Amino acid sequence: MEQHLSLIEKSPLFRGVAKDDVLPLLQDLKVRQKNYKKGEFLFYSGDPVTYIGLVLEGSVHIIQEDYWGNRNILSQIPKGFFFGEAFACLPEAPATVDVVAASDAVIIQIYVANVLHGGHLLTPAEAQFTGNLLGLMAEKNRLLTEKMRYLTQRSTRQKIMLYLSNLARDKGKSAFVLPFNRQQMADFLSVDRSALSAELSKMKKDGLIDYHKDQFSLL
Amino acid sequence: MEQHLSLIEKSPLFRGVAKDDVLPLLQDLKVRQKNYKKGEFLFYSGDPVTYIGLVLEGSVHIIQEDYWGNRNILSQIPKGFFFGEAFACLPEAPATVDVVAASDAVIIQIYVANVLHGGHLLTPAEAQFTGNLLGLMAEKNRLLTEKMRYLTQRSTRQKIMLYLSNLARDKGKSAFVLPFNRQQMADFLSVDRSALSAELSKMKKDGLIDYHKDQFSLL
DNA sequence: ATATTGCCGTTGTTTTTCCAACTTATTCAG
DNA sequence: CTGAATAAGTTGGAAAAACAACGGCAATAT
Repeated sequence: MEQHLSLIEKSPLFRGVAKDDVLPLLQDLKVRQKNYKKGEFLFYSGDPVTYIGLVLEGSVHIIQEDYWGNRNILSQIPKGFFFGEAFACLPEAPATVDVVAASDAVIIQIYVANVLHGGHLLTPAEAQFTGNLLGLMAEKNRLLTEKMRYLTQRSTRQKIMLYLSNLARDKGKSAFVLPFNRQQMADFLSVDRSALSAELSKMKKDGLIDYHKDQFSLL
Repeated sequence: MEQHLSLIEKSPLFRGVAKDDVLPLLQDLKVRQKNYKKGEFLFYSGDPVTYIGLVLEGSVHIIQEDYWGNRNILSQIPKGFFFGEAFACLPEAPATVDVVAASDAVIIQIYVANVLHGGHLLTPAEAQFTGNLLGLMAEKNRLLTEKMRYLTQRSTRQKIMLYLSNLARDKGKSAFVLPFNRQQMADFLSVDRSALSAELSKMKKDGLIDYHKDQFSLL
């Protein structure tokens, strides 16, 4: 694990933890290193998962398979990123996805039970860690909620309007740069690219927006 | 506040906090009570919000307005429930919604900064509270992620298949009771009710599923 | 300068979904 | 039991979105 310590320290999970506190904290969190061969499963849907997985080498795939066997890659977790935090914080709830090594991979398992359900004092380092975790989950929550609002809009136009509205709100002005190309934006809003292009054109013609390439403004 | 103490204690935020620890914890969290008249705004999109709001009387609406002024009620928070937790855990990120009193309302503001960014020890009560918060956010996260998967499916049939798959997985068997009526299920999956009925029929005819009323089974 | 490539807009066609209206089934009250 | 009310299934036409194919444009390579 020692050769990966700098990567661990750089993870947002451990942000703000004093250098000297990191190793004791890792012990406290019962951190264990695991090595996996490409294609090996880290856990399956239905397993109780009580740790956060942090990828140190390689990458893993989060996978879901439906009742009829259709398999779906939900996300790829690269080196430096983590997964399973929602399951780890809900020990009574089993995993709802499979996780498989997309390449030979090294991860650490971070057991959070101690800092969550202890009923005892938390050291400053533990408090910092839980605070970090809370912030990360809050941020994920915010992103999910926002995206959900786009997806539940009934028409493509409404999805676009809400999305552009929020971009303008975030930037604080009605003119801004789109952070996606068209294909990425279409994927994000879960619509067809050409349909997106067409709808943007219509909205321009209708006087709702103006744009040129990735320069947008709301009217 | 005293007359509402039993409601506060019953909130999942304070689950597991020893009775004697509640009042000191509330002080610690700088809890303040506020009264609002119907229609009054608790905060606006763009405001920095550093507290969790817990509704003690009445109810509040979470509202979003887009750039062109279209207003949208995202959710209603009734007595006993809370809101704003994601903003409170991300002090640098301003609110992205408005909150307005749907009726005359009483709420308390729970300031979490102390237990999040202190860099100091946490008492058992504080630790319990942050643990609760983490669990609640994890659960919300899980639900959002799962729903998102349904919504990003391209066809109605795929939405249904994934949703039913997950129900069967949760129950542990291929036969189960649907927790929604058709209209609710359609709303949840963001599709038209009659289209949902029609697609269910087709799926039955195609031998994928069988059902009668809310009794479903996967084949 | 020319070819290649990737991104974006446009258009016509096909497919899917929505929508409205109606039928059938079920529940519940009197 | 009867009738009203609610929920679910069915159908046909309208609207929207997806899909496929193509052309323009700009950046980059040859």
